[in-house]
Amino acid sequence: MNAFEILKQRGYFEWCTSEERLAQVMNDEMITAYVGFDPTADSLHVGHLIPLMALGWLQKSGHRPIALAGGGTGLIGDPSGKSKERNLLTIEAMQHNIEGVKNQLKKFLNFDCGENSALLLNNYDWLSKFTFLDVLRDIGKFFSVNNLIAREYIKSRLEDPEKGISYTEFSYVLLQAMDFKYLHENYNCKLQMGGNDQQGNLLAGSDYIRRTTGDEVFGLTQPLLLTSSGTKFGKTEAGAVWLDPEKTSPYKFYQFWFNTEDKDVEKLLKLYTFMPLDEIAALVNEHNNAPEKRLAQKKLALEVTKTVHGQETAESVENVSAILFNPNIDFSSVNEKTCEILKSEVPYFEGAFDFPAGVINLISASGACESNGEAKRAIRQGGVSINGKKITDEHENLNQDSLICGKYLFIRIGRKKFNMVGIKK
RNA sequence: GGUGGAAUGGCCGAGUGGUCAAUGGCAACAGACUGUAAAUCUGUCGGCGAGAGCCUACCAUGGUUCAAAUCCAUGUUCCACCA
Repeated sequence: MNAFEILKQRGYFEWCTSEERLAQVMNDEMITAYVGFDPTADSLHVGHLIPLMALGWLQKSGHRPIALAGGGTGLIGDPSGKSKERNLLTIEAMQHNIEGVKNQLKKFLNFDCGENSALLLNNYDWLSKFTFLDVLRDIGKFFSVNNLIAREYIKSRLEDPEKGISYTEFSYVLLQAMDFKYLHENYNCKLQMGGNDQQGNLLAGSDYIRRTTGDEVFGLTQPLLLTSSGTKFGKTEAGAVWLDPEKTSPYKFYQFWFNTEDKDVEKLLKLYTFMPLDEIAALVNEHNNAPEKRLAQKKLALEVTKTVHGQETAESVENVSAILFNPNIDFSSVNEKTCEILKSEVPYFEGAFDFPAGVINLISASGACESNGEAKRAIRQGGVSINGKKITDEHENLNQDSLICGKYLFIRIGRKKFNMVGIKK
């Protein structure tokens, strides 16, 4: 099937500079496409994943993807979608971030598959070579300030003197256009993709190339994802959902996907997994017949976690979730080996306690609750169980023999929050 | 540059000398019902404490007072109007 059709059917298509022509070109030849990732943090989060998946699909249909780490553009800051001038990153911070992001990009693309092997480039390598005069004479001439200030986000920042925009951020779009042109000239790149806040930048780049070389290139945007309840997808109360296991543990990552709503799950399977559409259709059908089984969410969580954290971790995390959420779980029969697995996935605290030990102390000292007060509240509200046994008395003491495998306690707060405590001897 | 005004808990926003750990709304958390949904209902929502109570908090620092989120002074930041 035509790659363009795939993008459309799976939901990666929102807007494009020339739909018909792009479909044609994709059909006729192997094209090179790129997506830029700004290293504003040392990890990507799930919001970055849609363009990245789109690149992955292009590669699967025979085209060549370039993942571009924005080492140069990241030093300036993209004003698109931002209401305020941002602080500049230091070069050191940026380099640190680039390293983290690079490793994550590698998980979605194949870098060793012949002529359409993916490329990972850093625009610092070429942007840092231009001189200010080069930019003003060779590039600036092709950008009309009249057009630039007409763009929505620039306009809004010009209208409000409090927000303002610096010369630096104002010039950002030139850099992105230079990237596209550089990739076009050196790698024959014909397509730039990005989130829908990138539309202006994509257009500027393709216009610039057309005007300077007469070549035909394209821009394509992916939609901004909202959940069916209308909130921005990829955020939890605790903030963004990161790919970095240090920032969002694989267990939490899995749970994030597992907890998506029925209405969203089909869309998410299409966007975030490499499952064929007919398999998705069959799964969704099965899901609709028995939504309480959460088969679709389960598959979604497993697949995405597999891509990001690897097969082994994904299976382990799925296993852990199955154990913890099994209503009939009998903690006393959990063996040592399972404990070891659980403890690596669930928030774990190890410390020395004197037995008999007060439950309040165990709960707050282990970090399951922020303070004694919170622990007490949770108990009074009936939301705490230890080793599967509901705690009704906040003054209860636990004996040594209530430890699982002689050293562990499982603390459950509410329905979804699990903590594990290991007792040091 | 001139003149007014504002700064309160995660956010919005009451309170204008004691009854204020601070009304209300949102968010969040917990419970019931469920499917680790949705909707709904109930409860909680600074710390320590079994409790009485104690401590820390209303931009900052000083001051007035038996008593200050509330009054005064200085500073900081923001907002409005005028130039």
